[in-house]
Amino acid sequence: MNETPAGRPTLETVARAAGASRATVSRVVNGSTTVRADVAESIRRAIADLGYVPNPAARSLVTQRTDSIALILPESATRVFSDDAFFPGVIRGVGEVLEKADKQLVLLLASTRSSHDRILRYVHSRTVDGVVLASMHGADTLPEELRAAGVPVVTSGRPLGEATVPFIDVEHASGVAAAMNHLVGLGRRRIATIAGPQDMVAGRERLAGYLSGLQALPGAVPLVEEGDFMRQSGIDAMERLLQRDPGIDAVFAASDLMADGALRTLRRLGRRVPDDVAVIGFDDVDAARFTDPPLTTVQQPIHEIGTRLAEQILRLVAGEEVAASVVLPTRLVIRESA
Amino acid sequence: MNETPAGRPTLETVARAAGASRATVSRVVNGSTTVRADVAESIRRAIADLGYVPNPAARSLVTQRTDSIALILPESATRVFSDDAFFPGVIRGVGEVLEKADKQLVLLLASTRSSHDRILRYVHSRTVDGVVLASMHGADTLPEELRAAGVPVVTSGRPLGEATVPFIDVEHASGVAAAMNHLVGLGRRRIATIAGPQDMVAGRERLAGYLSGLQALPGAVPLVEEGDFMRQSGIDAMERLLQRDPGIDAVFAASDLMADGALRTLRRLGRRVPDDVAVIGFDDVDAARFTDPPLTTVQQPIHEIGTRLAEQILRLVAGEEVAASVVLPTRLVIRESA
DNA sequence: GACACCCAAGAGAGCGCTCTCACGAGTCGC
DNA sequence: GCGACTCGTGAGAGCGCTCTCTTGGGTGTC
Repeated sequence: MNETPAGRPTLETVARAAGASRATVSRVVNGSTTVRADVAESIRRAIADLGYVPNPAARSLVTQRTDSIALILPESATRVFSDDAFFPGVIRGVGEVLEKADKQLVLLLASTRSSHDRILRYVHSRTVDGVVLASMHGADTLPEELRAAGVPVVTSGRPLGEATVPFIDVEHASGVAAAMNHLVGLGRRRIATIAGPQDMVAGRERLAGYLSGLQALPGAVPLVEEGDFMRQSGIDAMERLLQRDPGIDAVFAASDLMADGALRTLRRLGRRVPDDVAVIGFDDVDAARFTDPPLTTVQQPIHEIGTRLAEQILRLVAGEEVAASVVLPTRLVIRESA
Repeated sequence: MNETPAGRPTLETVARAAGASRATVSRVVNGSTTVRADVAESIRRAIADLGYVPNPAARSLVTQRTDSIALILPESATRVFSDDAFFPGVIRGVGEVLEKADKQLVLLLASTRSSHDRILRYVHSRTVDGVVLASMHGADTLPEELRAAGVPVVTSGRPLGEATVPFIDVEHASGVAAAMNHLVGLGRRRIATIAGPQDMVAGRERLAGYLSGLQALPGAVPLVEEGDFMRQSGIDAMERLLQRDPGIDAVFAASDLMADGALRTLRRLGRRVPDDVAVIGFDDVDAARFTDPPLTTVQQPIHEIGTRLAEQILRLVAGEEVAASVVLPTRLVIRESA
């Protein structure tokens, strides 16, 4: 009914309605204390009456801030995305913290090769104050390029090469060590592993953990098959492992999904878990409680990875210093599969 | 090394370097054809040399466009988020289409009650050109409020009340009908259902589908237990169903996760699937291929829901008309559980 | 009572871009 | 050969905000 004559109200509109100047209204909007109480009150009323909301574009034009943070999920991440609770969990964690800080979350799904340049252009345009880069394959050049562009960056997972930007990671090694100790303590002697992709740090570190855990068993030979962290690859890898050595009595899988796959293959081939073969996974996704039998696994704090990423980037954006790395603990959750 | 004297290059900088006016450079940047070829060329070179990238804030200040679209995931969605492939799938679909259209995806996770106002304020500030609203509970007022704010909106899933904004949904009814027919055709006579939340349209329509499918069985009494679409609720609901009627010979679950839960309960209580009890789910998430036995389920095109949502919102933003609703087909995928 | 001082409030520039309008040079028609 | 047109280009206003600088009206001090 009451059609606004000239679109949305601006600072000017509010100022006129409240009988104040644009500058004073701006002070009230931004919470300055140097405004007399009664003036501030009448301005606030005018704002409410008119339904005034500041125009962020105009604001960032002058402040050079946008109050938004990009979360970049590279192709490898989005592929896993649909079958894994890891990235949804990280997104929730990041989103939660950013919401509290009143920052926006811009999602950049880098689905194709050409996305690289698109992302770089986007970041160069300063539409975001900072970037959270989720788990990349290998020696990705993106973090370094972003850093070079002068934008605050935090990555999830230690990069393969030298780390040039702050990162959040988890203690892969000690988690896997706990898993291996557990298996050895259970009396298992022929322990195989289903490793993750070796162009990802998580894949490599978990394999390294397996190999060093194996040293507790004099004379034990490594038995490794590689998967891609997803379920089907666990199913296949387990088959290959059993072909290579039918006497395997334990398996450490570098992800819960692959562990679940292994469980299926073992069941199909008549092996009892944990009696014949003990199985341990990594991640502790929700589904791990529901495998058959429930999965013993190395838990990593997925949600906390997200919150920490967000906290670090907010700190960087605010110009504060942050630790070059934060490594979160993992712990072995013992259920029934080992 | 070559430190730029005064920050990032602006249109003005480029104009001076190329010996043209700001207006002409703007024409080239925005692909106008009315610029002489050689002039355009030298401007393009200057842009490349200087590494010029337009400032989106300045641009949207005058164009009143932001080239970004918000995807709002209400609390109910984010809760399910970590255990379901639905929202990740939708996000991917939306992201894919938006990326091609060179639009940004802004994720709004409405985790708390107070988010409602925050979202409204955000949308009022016109930081996004349009809004995609994912699956809400009940008679949510948000779509209507957004529409009233004058922002293009598309929702996923038909709202409970009257639909005031365009939506994308799937054929719940015909999918469930196919499932029920299949069960009846298999000779099942005591068919129960694990329904979804009855404050969500998806939950209600699937229950309605079950009830009308039962009519093919004269004298059959409905046997309904409600879950929340997640796995644990399927486990629990199946227990209650068997307590109420140990002679159940088939179950239709309104989600794959709940179907998987039912499978576990059935196995634990010594029922063979599908011999004793046939089970059909709904969704066809990746995990459905890996349940034990592999799940017969009603497939809905998750990814396409995402792409359609994005296409519709782009159309609305461009000022085009769109259908009041798009209802995508579902189909029964027969595996081994029924 | 005059001077210094402080604090609230306003004036005005300017962030980087788009877009309308005006202008000058070239082209065409008769 | 002169008016009417077209077409590429430039000048300049203005989008809505922040922020510095300035101003004016108290208040305190001696």
